[in-house]
Amino acid sequence: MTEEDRKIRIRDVTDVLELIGGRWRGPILAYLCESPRRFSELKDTLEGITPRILIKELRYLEMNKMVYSEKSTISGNSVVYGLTEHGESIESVIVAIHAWAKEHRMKVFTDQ
Amino acid sequence: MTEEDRKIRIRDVTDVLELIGGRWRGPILAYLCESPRRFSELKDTLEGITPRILIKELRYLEMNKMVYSEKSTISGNSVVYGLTEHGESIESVIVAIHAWAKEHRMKVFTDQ
DNA sequence: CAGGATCCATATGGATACTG
DNA sequence: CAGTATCCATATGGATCCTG
Repeated sequence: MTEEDRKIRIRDVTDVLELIGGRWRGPILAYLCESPRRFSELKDTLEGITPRILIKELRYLEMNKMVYSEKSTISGNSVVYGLTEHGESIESVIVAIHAWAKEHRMKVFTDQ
Repeated sequence: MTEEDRKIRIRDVTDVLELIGGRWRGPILAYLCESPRRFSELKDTLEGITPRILIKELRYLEMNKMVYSEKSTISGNSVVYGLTEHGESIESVIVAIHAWAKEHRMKVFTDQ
């Protein structure tokens, strides 16, 4: 691997982790992998998140084309958030994270 | 999926992203996937990192059993950092990140 | 229900200089 | 070369209350 390749790879990791990292972005994406959800569902399932943070992160993810939002056609003033086609592709990373966690969480997170 | 399963999955994502997230932990692990490196190699390749941050993150990763350190047997006072067996397993996640980045970085990171 | 407004604590990380 | 020591800016995120 050339020095140049190495830097690109490191840059990639930096960028992706910026996109899905932080306290809530990964969890939001992981939850939305299952199906689109309303604001309040997100708020209730992502235990501990406040509306301010939630809307901020959703907007960030929208800006980065990972998430879309639309007013629910069913209920009056509810809004539904879901993964864009683009956002769905991140599931490959989420799956890898789940797999790793399942295999290793005991070893790392418990015996400290 | 039960509500309980969902929360476990979300928790997993939270935990793993805490472990490999942040500004430098992912990049450090990605770089060490290739081979063990000396402190100064890490410092030079991870452009922009300062020694204080580097040692702090290395210690964090050591505490979490992802990284080991040992005094180089070759050169006098150099120290070598590498992935533990455990740390190596995270390569599966790094690989997924690389793959995703290669496929999607243009779409997400450029047209903003 | 969806989201905005304010206020605030602290963690994160950067700059710089120094030491064994 | 491998770290330490200080100092400091700001981003991050939490708490609480409010509104269309």
